[in-house]
Amino acid sequence: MEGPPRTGSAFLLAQLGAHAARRFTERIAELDLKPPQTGLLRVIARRPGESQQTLAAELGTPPTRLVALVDGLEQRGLIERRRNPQDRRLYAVFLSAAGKKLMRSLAEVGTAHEDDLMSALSTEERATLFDLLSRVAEKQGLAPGVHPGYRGS
Amino acid sequence: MEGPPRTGSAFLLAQLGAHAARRFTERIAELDLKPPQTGLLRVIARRPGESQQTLAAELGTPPTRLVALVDGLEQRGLIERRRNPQDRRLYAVFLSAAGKKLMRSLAEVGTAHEDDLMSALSTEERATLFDLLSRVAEKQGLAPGVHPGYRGS
DNA sequence: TATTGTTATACTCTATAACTATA
DNA sequence: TATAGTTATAGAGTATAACAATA
Repeated sequence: MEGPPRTGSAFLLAQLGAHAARRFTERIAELDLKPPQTGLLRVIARRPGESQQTLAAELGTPPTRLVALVDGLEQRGLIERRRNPQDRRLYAVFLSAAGKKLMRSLAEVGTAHEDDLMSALSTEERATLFDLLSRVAEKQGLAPGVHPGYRGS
Repeated sequence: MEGPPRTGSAFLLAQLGAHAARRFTERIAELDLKPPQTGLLRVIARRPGESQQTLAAELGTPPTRLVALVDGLEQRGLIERRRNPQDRRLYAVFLSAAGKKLMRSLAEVGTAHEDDLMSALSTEERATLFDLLSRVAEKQGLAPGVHPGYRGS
């Protein structure tokens, strides 16, 4: 009785998930991005022209948070705010050309991250792991591509 | 080209890890515990009588953080500080009887948590997943039982 | 002097509430 | 009045630096 093993899959998942998120945070720091910024860029890339309210709902974050987030990315010229002519209260948010270029760098970072993280496994084993994780995620009701917890890494 | 799928295993791991940590946080709230407290209790259970400096190093957290953490658990009667007679600068930290009892409740919570999280998989699939995750964790240099990120859930 | 534990401080991140401008 | 966006404020969590007691 020298302390429980305490390494179920649930614990391993939390441990590996935190590790993966931390490594990814380090990698995107080279692009001068933080996880919430990355998450916002991804949502804008997927649904260009949405209002900030819609983006906030999509990210599961309070609308007030988006203001500073959008401000920062806009000042760096990565995204653009355009007024909606039909309803001038709304902004429509788009990626700029520089933003689209950054998204390509981000995709490369993601690939390198995936390869490094899965380096312990063969191609076949990676497919098995992906299948098992997908089923667990679906059963837990997790929406594909959304990240509750660290919003946006 | 309507947005990348963006669901590699690395992303799934981060997503599921955050989910697992969040669910576990909810469960231990019923025991009036927060993740860092749980992590500290686990370390003390595994290595009773260590100094706060040693516990801090074990958790990978600054020693200053432990003070308030130990204070809170001591005031609830879950752990005990005893001066080390050989070196009166040091405290030796132990679980109280109430603390040991709480650890048993915590073990039950952990089992329920594991069962719920793995409910999508058969017994055999759970073993496969555990094996794959263990190998990924080992290759990534993660110490068994330690939790970088959320320290102590 | 070096080390353990402590206190005080500041910084980051995030959420809540109040304000403006448009509708 | 209702809604989009904004600003201001406050709270939690955490890290850094200075301090007292003991060695």
